[in-house]
Amino acid sequence: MTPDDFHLSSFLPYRLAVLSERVSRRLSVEYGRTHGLAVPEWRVMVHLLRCGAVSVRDIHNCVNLEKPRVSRAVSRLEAEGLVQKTQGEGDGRLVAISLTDAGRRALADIIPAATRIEGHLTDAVSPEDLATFFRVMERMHAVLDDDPEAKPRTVMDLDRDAKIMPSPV
Amino acid sequence: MTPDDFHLSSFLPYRLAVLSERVSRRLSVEYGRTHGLAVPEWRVMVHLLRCGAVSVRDIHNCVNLEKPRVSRAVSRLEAEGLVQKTQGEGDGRLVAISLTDAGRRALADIIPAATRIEGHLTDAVSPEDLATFFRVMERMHAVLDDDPEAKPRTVMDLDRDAKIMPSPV
DNA sequence: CATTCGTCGTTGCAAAAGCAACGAAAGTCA
DNA sequence: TGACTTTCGTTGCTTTTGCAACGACGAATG
Repeated sequence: MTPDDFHLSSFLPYRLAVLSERVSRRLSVEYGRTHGLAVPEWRVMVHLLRCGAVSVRDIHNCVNLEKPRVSRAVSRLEAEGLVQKTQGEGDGRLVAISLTDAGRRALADIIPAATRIEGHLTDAVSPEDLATFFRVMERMHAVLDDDPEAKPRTVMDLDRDAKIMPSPV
Repeated sequence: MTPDDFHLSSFLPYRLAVLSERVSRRLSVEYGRTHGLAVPEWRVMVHLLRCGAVSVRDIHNCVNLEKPRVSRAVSRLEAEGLVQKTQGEGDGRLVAISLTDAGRRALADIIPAATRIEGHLTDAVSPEDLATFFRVMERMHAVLDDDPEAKPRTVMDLDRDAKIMPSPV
């Protein structure tokens, strides 16, 4: 391999990063402008919608956010009244985090917009191509799963329909 | 659309972000451990290898890094002797940034490793599927190109073989 | 020429990321 | 029960981002 004809713009990791960042940014324009959310908050809220009252650790295990990031995102969301924290019943360490009604209303507003943006992207390709696209992504994940140097995947990303480990909160 | 069955792990922007971050991280383990580089430094160096002596603005226009980020990355690289800054001849504002021999040696070391990692990922799928994969990415970019709310693409990403505007340095 | 405007690279600063470490609360095992 | 280990959530702290503004230089205009 001649290093001289190495093109950054043909390099898979770079291309993934560029597209991903562009998409994420476009999306956060949406929920940032309307509700002042950033990516971590968005992920937390969406996860809560699906999973009800869960702990920080659950969120961390599911949505690819470091624990401190979850903790701080929850604090911000709590300050804005979109989320509430309750002391867990059984285990005194656990915290039960759940959406407030305001949080649910915000999501009811954001999710359709997010879905619409996603739709713009996916509608531009045929269903077969899109299926191939996701299959390729999955294959790449599988390669990384076998690579000891790569960070492991979260449970949620591994098994898309994984029921949340009901951390007995 | 019922917001209740909105799955984060099936949401395209999320999936892109997760895969991209995982790949990037795996890669930066490589050049981080061996040469103490981070993503911005890596992008700058690779670009220099291709384009010789260029300005900060050129790099910024090509490799998807904000101008201040390029500036600081160059400073770090200069401090480590991998890159050198020369005052531009004609225009007193421009700075000519180019690789040093040490920089070239470092790249000669890193690029094969990077290519190998990329190979692990791409070898896991058939050439046809990979072609489809990239075609889909390109289609999504095209959608964003038509979206006034999305950030425009860099010249380099638009035209993969664009000659660098020879900012007369 | 003088003035205005646009561009280049850098810097400042507020916010966020990443990582380690902490106190508190369970769990474990003698 | 008491000492030890593990887990939970949070906090501190350093580095990095992101955005706006700045000074320096050139180009355009009168």
